[in-house]
Formats: sequence, C-alpha cells, structure tokens
Amino acid sequence: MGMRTSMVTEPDVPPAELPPPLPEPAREELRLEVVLGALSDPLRLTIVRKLLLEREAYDHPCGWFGLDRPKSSLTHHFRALREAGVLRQRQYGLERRSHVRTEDLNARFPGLLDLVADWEPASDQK
Amino acid sequence: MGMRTSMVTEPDVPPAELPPPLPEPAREELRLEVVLGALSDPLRLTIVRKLLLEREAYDHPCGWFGLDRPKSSLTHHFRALREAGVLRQRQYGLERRSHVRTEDLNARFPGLLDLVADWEPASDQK
DNA sequence: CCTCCAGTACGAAACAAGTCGAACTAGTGC
DNA sequence: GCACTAGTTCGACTTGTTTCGTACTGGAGG
Repeated sequence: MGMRTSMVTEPDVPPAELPPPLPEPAREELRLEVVLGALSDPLRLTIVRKLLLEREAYDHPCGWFGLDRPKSSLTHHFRALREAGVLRQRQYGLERRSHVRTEDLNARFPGLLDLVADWEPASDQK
Repeated sequence: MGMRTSMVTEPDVPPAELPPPLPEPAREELRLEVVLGALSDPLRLTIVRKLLLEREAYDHPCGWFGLDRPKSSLTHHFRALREAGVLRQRQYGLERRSHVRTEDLNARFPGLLDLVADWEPASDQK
C-alpha cells in the first residue's frame, strides 16, 4: 500500500481490491483427520451446509447465520473451521466474511462437501 | 435356545452359523457427525484404512493390526468405530473380528470410504 | 472525539476423549 | 481342572473441547 498518491491510471489489482484472507492452511497442508474433526460438530456442519446451499453473494458475514449463541462461541467455531481449512475468512471493514474453500476441498477430498450439503440435522438439534 | 436335542436334519441357518454382530446402529440410524467424529482420529483412520486396503479374509481379529498400544486402548477405539457404525464386530470364539460396513456407509455417505482409503498418515504419525 | 457495533481475546468452568495399568472374563487345549 | 490367551471393564489421570461472560479492538458515522 501507499506509493501511489498521484498520476496513476492503470489498474493495480485486477478485480476490486480483495482483502487478504486470514491465516489458513494451504491446500497441500489440508489433513483429512483435521477436516473431519472440524466437521464432526452439528453447529459447524450447520454453518458449512448453510454456506454451501445459500451461497448467494459469494461470502457472508459471521453474524448472518441465525445462530443464537454468544459471539465468543461463534468466533471459536468459525476459527476452528478456518484453521482446519474448511472456510476462508476475509476482513471487510468491520465484519469478517466467510466462504467455503470448495475448490481446495474438492481437489483434496472429493465428495466430502456433497456429504455436508446432503446432511440433515437430527430432530433434537439445538 | 435348546428345544432341539434330537432327530433334526434340516439346516437351521443358511450358510455357516455366523455369530451375531455386537450391538451397532442400524443403517438408517447412522449420523454423519458421529461417523466423521469417529474418523477424525489418526489411529482409527489407520484401522479403517487397513481394513479397506488389505481386506483378504473378510474380517480380521482385533490384534491383527500392528498397533502397539495397550489392549484397553484398542478396545476403546474399536468400540468407538463400532458404535459410530463404521465397523461391524463379531465374536468368533475367543477373538472379536471386525470389518468395515462398506455397504451401509456407501449407501448413506457415498464417497466417504474412498477418502479414508486414500488417506495417508502424517509423517509424525505415532 | 465520541459512540456504536462486529467481532476478537482471555480466562474459567464443565465436560468429553484419549491413555493406560490392573484386575477380570471366557474360549481352547492339554 | 489348569494354564494360556484375546479381549473387556473399571478407574484414574491427563489432555483437549465446548461454552460463555467480560473486557477489549478497531472501523464507520455523526
């Protein structure tokens, strides 16, 4: 950043100045056992499934899901998903938006996301 | 049982008197989050993968895997896999043999077992 | 500058899971 | 009956996970 205060016409970044992703494992670093662990929680399955099914505007702010848990709990779960490599998160001003790393996950673990999309929560889901 | 001490010629059980499986969830009761939880452990992934790859004699006794852990630990992990619905276990005399419930798992969670078969343990695998 | 607001960081309490030793159970074979 | 053996059960310890309250950070808007 900086270094460009005047007299510039050519585009610096192709699309629209995307914020950098928060720290996450690279595609080659994804570990099956870690991803499965991240997905073995009903709340986190709910989050990922919702992102997969209702992916409308590319990615969603963290509070968009109708999850009535305290904010600190949500932070915890979103971070678990990001650190496992399931979600990518970017900071947009105040809010942190998430989307599923479908490309990477389909490359490394083909079929896994389909299982998540087809999942339905148990009846006693809280 | 009992009730048949003499004069019986017709076969009672079609094939070869298979011992009944230990208690396990029915196919319809399998829960994705539970199965993923059971598979989110390196040792258990090792067990299931080994069964998938080297399935020679249909099913294997519990001590057949070259796992150097105390027996009580192995009991724990094999039970976790059975109760999640990943393995079926039958008692053959002294030993308890396990095999993967491929039919049920492929029906409910297609592709999942392929991921397990393709898994390779981390380098620092204990 | 001050407030509002999305979300984080920290830390504690509650709970679940992994690990393992020691004692036990139950077939098998002598 | 006795020893052997595959595996279980129990209980203790340790480690990790979940949950959440409270305090904090940092951009946006007046």
